[in-house]
Amino acid sequence: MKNLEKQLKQQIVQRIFRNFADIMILRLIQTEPMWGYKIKKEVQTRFGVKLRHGALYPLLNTLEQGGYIKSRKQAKGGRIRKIYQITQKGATLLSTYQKTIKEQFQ
Amino acid sequence: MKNLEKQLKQQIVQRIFRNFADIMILRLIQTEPMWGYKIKKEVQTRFGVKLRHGALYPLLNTLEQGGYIKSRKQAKGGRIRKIYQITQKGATLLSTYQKTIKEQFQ
DNA sequence: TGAGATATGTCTCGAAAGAGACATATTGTA
DNA sequence: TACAATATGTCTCTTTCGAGACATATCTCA
Repeated sequence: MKNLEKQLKQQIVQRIFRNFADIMILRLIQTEPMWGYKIKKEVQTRFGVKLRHGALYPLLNTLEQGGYIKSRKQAKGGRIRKIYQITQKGATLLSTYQKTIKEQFQ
Repeated sequence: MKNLEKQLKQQIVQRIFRNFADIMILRLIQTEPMWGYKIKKEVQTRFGVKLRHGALYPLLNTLEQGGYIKSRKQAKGGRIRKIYQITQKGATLLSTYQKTIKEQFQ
């Protein structure tokens, strides 16, 4: 694959995260429960996209209030992690998004 | 398909158009060259999404300036239509988007 | 002839989003 | 012990985006 195409793909992935961060997070969490900081790091290494934590944490709280994810607190030493996992409602939403987006972009 | 799911799908399509209007327009134009007003009407009937002409025309001009589409003027009576068709550059962009989005949402 | 549809464009105002600082506490490591 | 990393959260300022008005001209049909 050409270098230019790689760059373009990177830009597209970035745009997807900017506009569908909630859905991309649901997708990440579905494969494995995670806490905010881990999500930030994973997205950076896997997708090359930098999520601002100032945007991420409020988004996670919104998703939880909406019932799409739920958290349990895990004390790792003296630090507290809020580990999020996807709910049935979240999984349904994600699946509908995946179906619809594939339909629209085929 | 349940009514609720239909509603949700409609919301998703709306969100796609809000965030990827340029790409959806490229996709429309690729199947058939069109002018702005036709695009607006087609999107309304085919997708149930209302595009504001106050957003659409500037977007079409931006896409043309970027070299993704090109226009020819057609006089229909005394009215002038700017008929847009996709360029090679536009088709390449569209195809990369389709590939990348399918990858990300599978 | 007047109203609604066709056709393209700009402009303004308020809302939402983005960048990045401010804030705090712990843990690991050099 | 000091600095970087881990961990979560809020807040402000700027920029961007969206809704809808303003603007103009033609065409069609009742």
